[in-house]
Amino acid sequence: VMILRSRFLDARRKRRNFSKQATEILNEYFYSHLSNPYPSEEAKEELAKKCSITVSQVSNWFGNKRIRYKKNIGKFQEEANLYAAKTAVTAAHAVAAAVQNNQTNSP
Amino acid sequence: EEQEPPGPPEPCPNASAAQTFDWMRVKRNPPKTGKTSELGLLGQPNAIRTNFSTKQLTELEKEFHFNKYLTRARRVEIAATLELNETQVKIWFQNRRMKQKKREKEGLAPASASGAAK
DNA sequence: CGTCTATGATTGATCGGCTT
DNA sequence: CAAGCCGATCAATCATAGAC
Repeated sequence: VMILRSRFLDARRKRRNFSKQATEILNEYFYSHLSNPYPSEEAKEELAKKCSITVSQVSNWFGNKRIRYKKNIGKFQEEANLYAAKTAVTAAHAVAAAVQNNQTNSP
Repeated sequence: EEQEPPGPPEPCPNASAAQTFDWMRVKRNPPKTGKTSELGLLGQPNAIRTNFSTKQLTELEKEFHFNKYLTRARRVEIAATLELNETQVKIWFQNRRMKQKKREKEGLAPASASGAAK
C-alpha cells in the first residue's frame, strides 16, 4: 500500500555516527554504572559536553544501549570486560593518588 | 509462558563480569490501548504498537496547532473522526507537547552558550 | 559494488510521581 | 479517589553508515 509513507519527512534522519572518542566516553560511563546506567540530567549534560553532542543524543544513546544490552548480554560481554578493566585502572590511580595525598597531608 | 530455555550462557559467575541487574529485567506491560481486535478474538487487546496513518497524523497535527491541550469534548470528537481511542488521542497530544518542548530547547542554543556554569 | 550488521533517531505507549 | 499531565523510559521500527 502506501508503504511509501513518510519518505521525505524522515529525510532528516541523515545521522552521522558519533566520534570514536565520544563512544568511548559514553561506554565508559555505561559500564562503570552497569548496575544503574541511568545518568541524571546533570550527568547527561556533562557527557554531552565531553562528547560534543546534545543531551538528547546522550539520552538516545543510553536508551538504545540499555535496550540492546539487555536484549543480548552475551554479545556485549567482551565490551563489558574491556571497559571494566579500563575503569579499574582509573580507579586504582584515583586510590593511589588519594593515598599519596593522605600521607602528605597527615595532621 | 516465561521459560528460560537452556541455562543462561553464563557459567562463569566470578570475576567482574556483568551480573543481571534489575534494570535488565524490566519488562513493560503490552499496550492495552488498541481497540478490541476486529478479528473476532474476544478480550485480546491489540498488544501491538498502533501505526497512525498519514491522514490521522495530519489531522492531529492540525488540531495541535490550534490547541496544545484538548478538552474532553474535542478529544471525543477527534477520536471518533480519526477512528482512534480517546486514550490514543490523549497520549498523542501528550507526546506531541513533549516533542515540541524538546525541539524548542534544542533549537535555542546549539552553539556554545555561556551558561554552563551552574 | 551489493549484502548484512551496528547504530542514531523516531514514536506509540508504559511507569511512577505530582497536581487538579 | 479518579483523571490528566509531565518527564523519563521502553520497545519496536526506520533508514542509513559502516563492515565485509
